[in-house]
Amino acid sequence: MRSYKHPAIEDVRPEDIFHALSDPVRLDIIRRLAAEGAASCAALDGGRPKSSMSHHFRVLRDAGLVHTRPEGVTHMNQLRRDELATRFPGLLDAVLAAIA
Amino acid sequence: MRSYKHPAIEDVRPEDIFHALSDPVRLDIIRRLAAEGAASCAALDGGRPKSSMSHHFRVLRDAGLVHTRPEGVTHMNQLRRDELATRFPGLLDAVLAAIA
DNA sequence: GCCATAGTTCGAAATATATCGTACAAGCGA
DNA sequence: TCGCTTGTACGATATATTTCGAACTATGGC
Repeated sequence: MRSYKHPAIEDVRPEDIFHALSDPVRLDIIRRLAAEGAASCAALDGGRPKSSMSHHFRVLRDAGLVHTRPEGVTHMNQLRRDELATRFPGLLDAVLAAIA
Repeated sequence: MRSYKHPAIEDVRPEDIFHALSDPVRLDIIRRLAAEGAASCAALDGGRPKSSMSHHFRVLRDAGLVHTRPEGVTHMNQLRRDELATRFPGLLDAVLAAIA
């Protein structure tokens, strides 16, 4: 569990981004990451089981939206804002505005 | 077939938009509608069966992305650009730039 | 080393989605 | 009205996705 696979930003495909954004649970995660900057998985479960959250974080990671790094015993997640802004200018900002 | 149900723009939900955008076939439709302004369903099938295309156009309509109106024997589709720009400022432009 | 904590992985069940063939409906022109 | 064209509606199948429990892994503190 040492390291996670994150796609290189240039390999991120728009359809994967949109798929990742098509679930209400994941939109909630995105919203809260945008508001709080960074958060552990456990901090964002809404009483949902760990395995469910793990699944959603993985979808977000694989899509290229979220970066996860181990920090002690927890895993900190944050949006890949700068990279995404370079790859898809304006997209993340418009998404965040849309789901605010 | 006289009239289609299009959601009122204020009822359009971001997650439905993103789901509609999560399929390569539909992204292709969006791309071509953006480039050509308006097009019939048949004009955009890539050799796919009519029933498949009909399904995808329905998803796009239900999501609020596309407006369809009967025009003689064909059905003209176009992006709901202005409405979407009001409801979700910057979103459609960023999406079109991302999938260009 | 042992235990607790934080997440991942696996497996299963329910639901949703994509795809396509066939049948149907609506408009247009002869 | 008949035939042609365009697209929808229905039904079936294959594949994905969501959800969750249970077992497992990694880290930190004692």
